[in-house]
Amino acid sequence: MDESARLMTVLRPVRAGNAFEETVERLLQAIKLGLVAPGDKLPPERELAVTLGISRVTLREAIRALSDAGYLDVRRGRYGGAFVTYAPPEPDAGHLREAVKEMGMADLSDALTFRLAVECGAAQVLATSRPAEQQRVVLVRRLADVNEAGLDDYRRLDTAFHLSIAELTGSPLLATTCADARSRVSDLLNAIPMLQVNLDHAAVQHQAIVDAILAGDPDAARQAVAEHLEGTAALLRAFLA
Amino acid sequence: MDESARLMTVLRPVRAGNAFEETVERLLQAIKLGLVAPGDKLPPERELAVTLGISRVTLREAIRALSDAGYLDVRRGRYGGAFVTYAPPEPDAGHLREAVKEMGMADLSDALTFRLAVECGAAQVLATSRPAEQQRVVLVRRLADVNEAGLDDYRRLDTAFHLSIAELTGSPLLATTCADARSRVSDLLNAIPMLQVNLDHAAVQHQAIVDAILAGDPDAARQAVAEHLEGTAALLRAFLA
DNA sequence: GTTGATTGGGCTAGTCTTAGACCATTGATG
DNA sequence: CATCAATGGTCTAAGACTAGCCCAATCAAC
Repeated sequence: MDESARLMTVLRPVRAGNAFEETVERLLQAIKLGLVAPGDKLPPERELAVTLGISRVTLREAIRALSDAGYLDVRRGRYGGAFVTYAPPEPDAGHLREAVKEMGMADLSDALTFRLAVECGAAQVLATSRPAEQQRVVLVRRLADVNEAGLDDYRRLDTAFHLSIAELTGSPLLATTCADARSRVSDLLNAIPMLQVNLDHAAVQHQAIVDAILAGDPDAARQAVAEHLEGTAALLRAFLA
Repeated sequence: MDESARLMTVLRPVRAGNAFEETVERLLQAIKLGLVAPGDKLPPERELAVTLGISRVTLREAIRALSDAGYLDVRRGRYGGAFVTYAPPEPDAGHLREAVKEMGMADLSDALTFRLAVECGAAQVLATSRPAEQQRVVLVRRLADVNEAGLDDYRRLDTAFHLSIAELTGSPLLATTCADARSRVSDLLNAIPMLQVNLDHAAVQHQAIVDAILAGDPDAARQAVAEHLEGTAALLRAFLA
């Protein structure tokens, strides 16, 4: 933790890869987080290229790669587009160990710590801010969505619920950061089997989070989120052992 | 908060600017956060270019721009290098209003919320992790550094103290994020006059943060950080009014 | 002094990326 | 069945960026 180590915090690579690679990563994030639901399509190329601040050529290369990898189905002509075909793989311990091995234990620990910090921070902020009625309705709606979800939609709606908390703070930076944190562990979470016991447990914890936020109790919100995420992390570890 | 709004969380520009602009921004961050202290020099160009993952040509353009802007003094030959000459401007309400006007009230609010969330999250995580003796020593050392600092070094050592909390969690992602959050408000904080009353108040709050972390009390840590940052934000608002 | 290691300064050829124009396909609509 | 708007597919010229090389300056050590 000397001075030179601290420097590395800021003097890291300016770019995570070339434009093509970064674009693939970003689209994959939107797909895997379920922000574009299976069957839906991405915005038109011309529009998306502007949104992402890249050229159409580069965007098309990225879409082509994702299409080849089976994440997208691209169709020409009016009413065509790049349709999401991705469905998370079936939960499986083999996938999980593979994914963990690929990212490394250090990065896994980093990602879990990061997610814990930013999601707790978001919940705390939202609880402190005493959200308006409209925001409360959204939060309750997202919770109900998860509880009513079938197994096919559960992960996607769970993600939506978690991200809603950060979005409702009104801070785009915080929302973006929470989305980033979640996407770093999403493949791992997908590898955990969805047992009814665990879903029930999660539902109770989700409820506690919402209750604390609606009650304007930042400490209770922090604790509820921490407990929920620690629980998920424990499941991960157990499934890894 | 409909689906398309949520998409914007992820489908934002892939790159914040060209390589030159992003490099300037990154170096400016290291300088303004005091990670390279005034009088110290940046790593040699060849080394730094590799660290930042860019070509030496681009790095040199960035260094040239910062040199022209008065942040760096570049000297050739052995024992030469790019020496930091930056000193934060004198606190001044005019500077502050200018800076706020430049970034916009929405972005300011975003940045303050973001910082509150991630720094509280980091403190909570560190308190939960029951840091080892070595880490405790570092934390206490940083706190002492701030308390012993003269007015010239205060801001730099205050920054170092705050960032140490995130660094000590052992999560590079979290450390990077806290550094980013701090740098988004550093110009504004620099515009606040350093009155003894405020420094004394900050010292008490810093002590409370360290005590809570060393006691392994995440709720107390969260509260102490929240109180400290809210206090700073209040000073900002008061100085703006 | 002379030397040599270290550092910034500068050039070139090649690759990545972009902007913009134009072509090809699709399918709802009249 | 002809039309046409929306969308993906393709090409080109210009600019951004890189890797690698060599030059110039500085100064501690001998």
